Amino acid sequence: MRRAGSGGFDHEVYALVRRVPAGRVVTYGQVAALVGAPRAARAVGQAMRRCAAGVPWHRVVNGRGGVSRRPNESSMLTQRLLLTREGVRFVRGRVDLPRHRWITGAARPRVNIAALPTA
DNA sequence: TCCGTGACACAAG
DNA sequence: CCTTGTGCCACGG
Repeated sequence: MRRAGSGGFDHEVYALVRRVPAGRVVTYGQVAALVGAPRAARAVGQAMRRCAAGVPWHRVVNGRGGVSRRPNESSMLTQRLLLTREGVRFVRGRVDLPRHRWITGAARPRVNIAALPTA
């Protein structure tokens, strides 16, 4: 037991993801960087796979704003649904990251909607 | 303790 | 734009 903090990493990941508000998303790499391991994006995915209770895993997407492939395709659709339900806008099957990406401590970096093109 | 796993990211074709 | 290959890391058995 007690390997370098047995699950310490995962725990930090869960704590962080729990802080992501509805309507916002973060990327695996972003989470990894925030917990102090910019190269451990994959480990973050592993932690999400464990799907700890109380963790809004659906707010974590890949660097392209897309829902990563996983064992259960159903869950993939669920993530899509949950996000849409929270008001997350999808563009061509991908989350509009510039618009929904959550920035730690940032008030709201969202762009000016009125300036966006009609379609 | 060592090895395989995997819900990623990035570079190159 | 898309697809394929390589690198990286922490966890579980």
